Amino acid sequence: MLAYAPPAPSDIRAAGVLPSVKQGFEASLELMGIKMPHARNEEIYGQDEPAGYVYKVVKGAVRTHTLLDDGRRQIGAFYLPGDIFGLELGASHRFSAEAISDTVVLAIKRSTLTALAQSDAVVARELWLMTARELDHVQDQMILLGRSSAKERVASFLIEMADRSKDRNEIDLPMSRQDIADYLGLTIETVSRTFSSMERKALIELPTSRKVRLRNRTALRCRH
Amino acid sequence: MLAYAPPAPSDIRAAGVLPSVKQGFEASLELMGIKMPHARNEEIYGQDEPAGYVYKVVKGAVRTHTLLDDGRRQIGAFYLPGDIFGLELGASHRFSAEAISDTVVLAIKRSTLTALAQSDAVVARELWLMTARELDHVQDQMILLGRSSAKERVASFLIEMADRSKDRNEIDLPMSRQDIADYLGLTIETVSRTFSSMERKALIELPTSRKVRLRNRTALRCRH
DNA sequence: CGTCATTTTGAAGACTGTCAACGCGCGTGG
DNA sequence: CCACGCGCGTTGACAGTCTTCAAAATGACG
Repeated sequence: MLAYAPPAPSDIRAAGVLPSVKQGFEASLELMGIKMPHARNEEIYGQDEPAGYVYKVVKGAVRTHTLLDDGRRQIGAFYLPGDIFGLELGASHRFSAEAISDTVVLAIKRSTLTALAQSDAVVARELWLMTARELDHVQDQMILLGRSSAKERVASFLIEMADRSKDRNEIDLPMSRQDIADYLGLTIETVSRTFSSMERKALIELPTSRKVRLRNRTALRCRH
Repeated sequence: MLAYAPPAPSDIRAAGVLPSVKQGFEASLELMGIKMPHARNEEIYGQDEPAGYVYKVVKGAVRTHTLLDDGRRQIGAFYLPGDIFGLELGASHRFSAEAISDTVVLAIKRSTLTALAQSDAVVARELWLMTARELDHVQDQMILLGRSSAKERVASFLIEMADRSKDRNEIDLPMSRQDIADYLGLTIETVSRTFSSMERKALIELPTSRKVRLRNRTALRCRH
C-alpha cells in the first residue's frame, strides 16, 4: 500500500519470465543508470516536467506529491531503497518527486528503456509490470482514502511501513508527520493524536517521534 | 508473428504512426472478442477470480468495486460504451465488475493479447498504455478522495461524466446515488443533499434524479 | 543555553455520517 | 382503474469524527 513491495516471485512466474531474467533486467538497470545525490527536501523532478528519466532509490527516501491550487497537498507514494519511481507513459510527470532525507537515486534514461522494449518483449513486459504495480498501490490507497477512518489509515500506514523494514516490528520513519498526514488525507494534528492514542492503548511504542515499534499487530488491523 | 490481423497489419505497424495503428489495434480487438450480454446488477467477474478475459463495453455501463469485510464498498471506476476494463497483469482481478444497467460487453481472451504482445511491440505498448490510463484515472481519484470536500467530489464527478457524454452539458446517469456515494467515498445522503444544494444554487438542473444538466461549469469547479 | 522546526495537546467548531421518516415513480394485482 | 408494495431518492434532526485555531512541549543544532 505504500510504494511497492519487491516483485513477488509468483508474479514473475505468472508473467512467464524466469527469476533470473528478471534479475538480469534489474541488474542491467544499474548499469544504465547514473547515481545522483539529492539533499533533504530537494526536488528530483517537478509536476508536468518532461519525463526523461526513470529512477531507482539507492539510499534515503523519496516522496511524490501534487499540489492543489490552494496549497492542499496529496502525497502519492513513499519510495525506499530498491523502489523504482518516475516511470510514465505520457510525456510528463503527473507528480513532483522530492528527497525526504539525503538521498541517492539512480537515474535511467527513459528513451533507453523504451528503445529496448521495442525489440525485447521481456523488457516491454517489465515496464508494463512496473506500471501495474504502481496501479495496484494506488488502488489500495484509493480504498484507504475513500472508506476508512483516521485510525484505520494510520494503522494501515504503520503496518505497511513495518512490513517494508528489516525488523518487521520496528520502523524508522524518514518522513514528517506532515508528510504522513498528506499521504493519508488527514491533518498533522489528527495523525499525531492517533499515534498518541495508539501508544496509550499499548498498540505501539514511540521511543522517539520518528521511531515506532508495533506491539499488537492484530489489534491494529481491526476496525475502529 | 500471430495473425490477429485483418488487412495488412504489418504495414500499419511499419507506418509507426499512432492514430492509425491505434485504430487498427482497437478494431482487431473487436474481431477477437465475443459479445456477452449481462442483465442489470449481474456480476461480470468477481474479486480474486482468475483474470482470463479483458472486456470492452459495447452497450450499457459497468462498475468495478471492492467490498471491505464489514460491508463498506469502494467503487473503482465506471465504464461506458467504448471503455475497456478488466485488464490485469496479475493472475486475478483486484475488483469485482457488475453491469449497472442491461449491458453488452465484448470479452477478449487475455492469453490472446499477451501472446500477441510477445511478438508485437505495438500490441505490447497498447497494453501498457491501457494500464497507464487506468493509473492516471485512479491517481486523480486518489487526490479527490484524499483532499476534497463533498461538494468538490460531486462537482468533479459531474464534470467527469459530462465530459464523457455526447452533449457535454447533459448527463444521463446510469448509476444510483448509492453507486455515486461509494465511488466518491461519501454516503448516499450526502450525495443527495449536495445535488439538491447545487440545484438550489442554479449550478445544475435535475429534470429527473438520473438526468443532470450543468448550468455553470466554472462555479462548479471552484472550491467549497 | 537559546532559537527554530517539529510534534503534541487542548478547546471549539464545521462537515459529514447516522438514524429516521417521508415522497416519488412504477409495476403488479385485485 | 386504483391500491399497494417496493426500490430509490430526498429531507430533517442529531451525533461523532475530524479540522481549525491556538498554545505548550520536545528536540535538534549552533
